Amino acid sequence: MSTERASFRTIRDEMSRRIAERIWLPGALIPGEEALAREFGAARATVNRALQELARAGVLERKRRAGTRVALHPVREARFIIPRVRQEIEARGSEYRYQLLSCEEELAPEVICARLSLRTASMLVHVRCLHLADRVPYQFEDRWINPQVVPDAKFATFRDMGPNEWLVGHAPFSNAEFTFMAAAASDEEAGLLQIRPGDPVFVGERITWMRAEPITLVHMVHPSSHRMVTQL
Amino acid sequence: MSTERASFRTIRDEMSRRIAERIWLPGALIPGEEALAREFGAARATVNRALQELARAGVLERKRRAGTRVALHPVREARFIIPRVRQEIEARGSEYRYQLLSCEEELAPEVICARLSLRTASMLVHVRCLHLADRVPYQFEDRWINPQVVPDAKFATFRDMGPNEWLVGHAPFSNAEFTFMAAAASDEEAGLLQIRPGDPVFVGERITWMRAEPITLVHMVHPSSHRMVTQL
DNA sequence: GAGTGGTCTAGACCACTTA
DNA sequence: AAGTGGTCTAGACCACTCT
Repeated sequence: MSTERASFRTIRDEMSRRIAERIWLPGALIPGEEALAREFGAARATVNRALQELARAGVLERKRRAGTRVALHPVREARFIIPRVRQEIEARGSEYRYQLLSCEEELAPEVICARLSLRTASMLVHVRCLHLADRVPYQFEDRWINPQVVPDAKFATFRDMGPNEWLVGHAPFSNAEFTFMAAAASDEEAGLLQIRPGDPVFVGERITWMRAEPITLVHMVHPSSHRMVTQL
Repeated sequence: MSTERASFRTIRDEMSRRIAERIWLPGALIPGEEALAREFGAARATVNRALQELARAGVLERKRRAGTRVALHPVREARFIIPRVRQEIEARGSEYRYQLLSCEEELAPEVICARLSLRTASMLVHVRCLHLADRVPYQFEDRWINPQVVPDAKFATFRDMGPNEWLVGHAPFSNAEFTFMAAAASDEEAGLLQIRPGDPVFVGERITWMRAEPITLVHMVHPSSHRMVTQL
């Protein structure tokens, strides 16, 4: 008889507490849905929702017939918002500025084609640009776009709008791969970001696909003052 | 009359298709749950589940009374596995080695207390250690643990097991904040990682809590060869 | 074969927000 | 005030997997 009304939230939190306080030990089998429903005075569907949330969070492992166990080695995941440079800057309350450096159709270097899993050397649209926050260089973007998948890219000028924003409206993606790393600034990067060559830079790389077709590869370089923060 | 049985999956996918193919345009109001339930020949709860999944994925925005709209600027998220250094190394097929550098109970500097939102200067357990992959330095870890929340930490030696692995079994967390950045290696970091001072390093920082209680702050430094990769 | 979780239904009430 | 989504219930059947 609890004072709180039975809801999937209170049930979820109570079960979470039992796991945290080791009332339910790692690896242990916990009661079935029906038993829990009786205990909490709720419908099985409500308990099920609570259990599914905890399973999605990685703290429970559920198998039909075998029951539900407290995860032994919880594989915990965290999420981050896929960065959209303009929004990132405006969310800080800074003024966003964009500057196109170059935009050409080129035969892409082998390294680039390989990263995009293009078998043959291909003509790709190569865009280089700079994003500024309050007139201070924030990110240098070096991007290759596959016109096989995004034919419009050949005709876009990218003078007033960054390729990131442009692509959002012209080529949704179904898959993406992200890489983050630290590197030393090249001479060109240093000049553009107003730092010294060899200074550490934070680099993000993103490849996106629609189904199996590679859309774009982008290399994003930030000065070392940059922080990528995420929760939970 | 569809050949497929109505399930939240098929309903979700069909709605997803309508959004991708711009049958439902960005910003547009889509039919209410009841109308959709009639259309798909399903119960409202089933349609609700499909809609909630799409809302969680960021492609729909739902408001009571106002209805459900296709997101204008979908906030897309990606996930990454919360790194566990031993598993990271072993997953590459490398031999994991661990080396304790120091482990003391200390009055923590103000900066550290502030990051952990501890009002008063506190005695914390300070652990410094090195993780190696195939005998090559992989990560330097500098960690502060709050013994108020994890009393056992005072008695752990961390000689044979890294604090990361130890904490997994002794202090689960409910919340975490991650920060990633690039920095220049300090003299100490350079010595430990066998690189030169000033070389770029990839730094991850993680703070974890149980409820509102801060558990630990860890600073993880990798040589610039490190890559953090994630999908979708 | 049997037991567990996965999902669906039909109906109900509630909470929030906007008109 | 009213309409929309949010959640809960009770019951049912199904799918998977272990024995």
